[in-house]
Amino acid sequence: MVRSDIIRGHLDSIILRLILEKDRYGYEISQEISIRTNNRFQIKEATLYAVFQRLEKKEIIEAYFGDVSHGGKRKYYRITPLGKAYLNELVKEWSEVKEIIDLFMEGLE
Amino acid sequence: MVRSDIIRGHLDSIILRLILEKDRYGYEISQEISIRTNNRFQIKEATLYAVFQRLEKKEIIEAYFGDVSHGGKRKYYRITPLGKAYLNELVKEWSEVKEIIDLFMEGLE
DNA sequence: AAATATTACTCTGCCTGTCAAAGTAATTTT
DNA sequence: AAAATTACTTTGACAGGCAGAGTAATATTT
Repeated sequence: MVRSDIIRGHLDSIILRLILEKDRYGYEISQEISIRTNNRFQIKEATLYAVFQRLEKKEIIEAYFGDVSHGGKRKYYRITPLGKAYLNELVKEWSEVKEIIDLFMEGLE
Repeated sequence: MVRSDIIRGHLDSIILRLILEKDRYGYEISQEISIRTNNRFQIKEATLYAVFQRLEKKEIIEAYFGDVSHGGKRKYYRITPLGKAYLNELVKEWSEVKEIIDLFMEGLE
């Protein structure tokens, strides 16, 4: 299991990528992350909902209520055009970050 | 210039790698990072010295005073055996983090 | 039918890493 | 002598992430 403070700062990317594929609700995203990473990373509930709040305030995502099924009412999120642009920036940034960190990791692996 | 909150959590690795090569003092490390990254990343002074304090307390690095030259007295740091083991862990962790983030970046670049 | 588990979201208060700003001090350059 | 550069330290603040506790509805088990 990867420490979460090392993933810190990349949660926006991960979450945005998932809701870019299709609108999703919180619990679903949390499950999806666990599945895709094979449980190597799990987002904490409190963190996930904090990210939603932050991104919604910045108009990067929008929320709407979906059907109530299998428990509590689901709050779905969709990515806005602004959000798509933002995600694009994050993707570029990630490849630059990889380059930079790799610079210092070279010869150690 | 890469945002520093995206490098966050990797400063230990970067700094340890540099003092693994040879004992270094703070200002030198700061310069070296700028040079190697071609100014794509610069560590802030306050941050650098905070990292030193943290790593020294954990006995990952040790300090000693060197000659006074070109200004203030230099405080050199060396990596301890514990530090080498720690750095090793960080290197492994980095390749796992890359895999995980890349999982979510796939198809977007 | 009652108890338990699962699904699903929210809120509060805390911790940690990073940083701006200001300060100290010695040496080098102008 | 003044200014720039080298070099380190401290303080206080901020933001992201998280543990823990709570609310509420549906599904499953007993």
